[in-house]
Amino acid sequence: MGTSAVAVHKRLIELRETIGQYDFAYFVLDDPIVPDAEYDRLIRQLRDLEAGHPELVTADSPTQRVGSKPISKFSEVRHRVPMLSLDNALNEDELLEFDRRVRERLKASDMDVQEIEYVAEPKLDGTAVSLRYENGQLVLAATRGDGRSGEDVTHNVRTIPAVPLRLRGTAIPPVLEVRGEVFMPIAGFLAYNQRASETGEKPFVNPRNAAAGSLRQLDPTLAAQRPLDVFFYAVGDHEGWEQPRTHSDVLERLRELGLKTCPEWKKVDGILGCLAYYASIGSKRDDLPYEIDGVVYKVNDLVWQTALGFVSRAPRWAIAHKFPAQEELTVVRSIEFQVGRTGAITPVARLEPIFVGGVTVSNATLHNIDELTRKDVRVGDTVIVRRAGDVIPEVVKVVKEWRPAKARPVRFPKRCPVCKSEIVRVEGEAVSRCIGGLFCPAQRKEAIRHFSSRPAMDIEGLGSKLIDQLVEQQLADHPADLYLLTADQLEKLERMGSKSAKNLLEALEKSKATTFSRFLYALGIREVGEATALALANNFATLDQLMAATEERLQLVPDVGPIVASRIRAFFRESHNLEVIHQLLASGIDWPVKTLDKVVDSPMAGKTIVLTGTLSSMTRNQAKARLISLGANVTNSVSKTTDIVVVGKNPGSKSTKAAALGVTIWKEQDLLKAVDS
DNA sequence: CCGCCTCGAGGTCA
DNA sequence: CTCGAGGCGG
Repeated sequence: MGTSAVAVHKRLIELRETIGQYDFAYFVLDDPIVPDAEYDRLIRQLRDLEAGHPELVTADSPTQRVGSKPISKFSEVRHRVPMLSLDNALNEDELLEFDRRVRERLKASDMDVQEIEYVAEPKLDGTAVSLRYENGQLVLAATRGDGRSGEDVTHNVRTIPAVPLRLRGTAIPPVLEVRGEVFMPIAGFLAYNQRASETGEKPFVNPRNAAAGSLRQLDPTLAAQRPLDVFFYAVGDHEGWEQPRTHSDVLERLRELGLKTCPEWKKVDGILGCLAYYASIGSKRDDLPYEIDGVVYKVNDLVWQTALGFVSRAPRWAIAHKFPAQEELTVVRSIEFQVGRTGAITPVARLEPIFVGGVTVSNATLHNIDELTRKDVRVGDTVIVRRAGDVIPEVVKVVKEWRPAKARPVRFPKRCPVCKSEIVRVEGEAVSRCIGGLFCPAQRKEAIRHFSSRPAMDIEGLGSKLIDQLVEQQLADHPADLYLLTADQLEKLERMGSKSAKNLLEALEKSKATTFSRFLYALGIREVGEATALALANNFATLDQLMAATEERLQLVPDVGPIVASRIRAFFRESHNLEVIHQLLASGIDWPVKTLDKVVDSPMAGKTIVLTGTLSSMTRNQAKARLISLGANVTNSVSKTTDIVVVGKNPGSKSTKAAALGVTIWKEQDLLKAVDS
């Protein structure tokens, strides 16, 4: 070997650089600059050279896409910036409503708005990922998960040819997290299935699940054989990234960095522009090389996006406009009645399995009696089925002409199919409920299922079948009993060996460290979902305070009205619930008292504040509750002891008085800044 | 609700 | 090795 190490190193860098250029042209620009044979030749050269100099192999070399060995398990990744979901518009009216809300909100925050510029892009039917680049190197790839944390799938994402292992260009930010959609192009999907059928392997049912499944492989060599592709569409966490002014600029910047974006995205003007785009994408949907299930519109101006903000987990500045769901015909085999956590009785149609919207559907909910009566679904009926709102199968209507002569209307049960308690329907409500409460095993099961579910206490390894056994054998009557289970008890159950039992006990132990809002949600208080639980947790420092709160105090919390407030009071009045809570806390369930810390830390603590005028992002009462929870005193009249006066729109005389007394005056924005920190 | 992946249970066989 | 439960994601 006459070549010096320096020369080899230089050649390696050259090769990687050239291959990088070719990759960029091929994947991102979709405009190859060399024939495949030439590309392969360079890759072979690089491989040979690296083989002779293993010490010069770097992780971002194009030869290093497939890491050496399978990982042993997926680890959890916390998203520094949460991955949001989008609200859906299922028809034109909902879209118009979205546009109207956007414009009104912007006007309310004093923005000069006529017509909104949106960016429209197809909504890919794949699986969302977040990729983290540090100093231009791909260091982490994660699934969306629940939006707050997902799974580390770096080893698989690295194998996707269109994913750059290193960003290109000179202006590379030290930290850049990008969000995108991994999908399997239709051609790749068909080719893969063709080969699978030849080799006797199992074909994929649809491209979306194929893509999602590929990312969940432990062994990256398997993922590498799956024809995956990716489009990027947003930035998450970042350092040293100069945020552009618009979303379209973001997309262009991503592309310059070597991150592939969907070629179909387009700036459009106002709602008419959105609708025109929708129609045009719709007409070429079947010719696109990948599956899409709708169109996404985003307010292009990033300042406006910030002004619009978020509601719960979805941005107010974007919406997904879905294509109408595909529909198919099938036959109703039977109609059953299920009992939910609150005793709600839900009729479910068991169907002759039918392939619709990419999956085989064999069940469809009929929601409640009214729905069942209105649609008049009978056993033996031929029905139109579709998958509504993404996933849930739905009976659209009955084909009455094809009804068998013997078909009779379904009789709604008078007694609970599980515990035989009476079924009652509260005046004015759509649902009928089994009044058995926790006497009803179905409701006990559901309470435990809800308690251990992912967004609640997130107890891994506690599935439905296991909960059924625990309740039926009276090993657990309510959630608190879970923490008393022993390995001996568990191992006697079906499909529970010592390994599973140990895993479950560990998961239970792990779940004890939780958050206030998860715990509240897990309790299963009627009308208290994730969002309300979070709002409550943010507005009460401790569980004791919440349990002692009057309905009036509860209603100061955003999104809590008289009904929710009374449900919460009723829950905490029930002695049985108090016992369960007591037992749960005694078993060691705990959460960080972050609100208390905040009270101490908050710049609001101890300040006397007066609110005047109309606020746009919340009501005055909500602002008041928030401030109180941060330790401030909120009073009604301005005096010289007042620290801050927050002035909304159309303020009263308090504003002038404050100015006269020289009291600090804040606009709504100042308030938001102070309470958000 | 369904498809895909992984893992453990429990059987079979060496 | 096969079966099925459970986790995950849309």
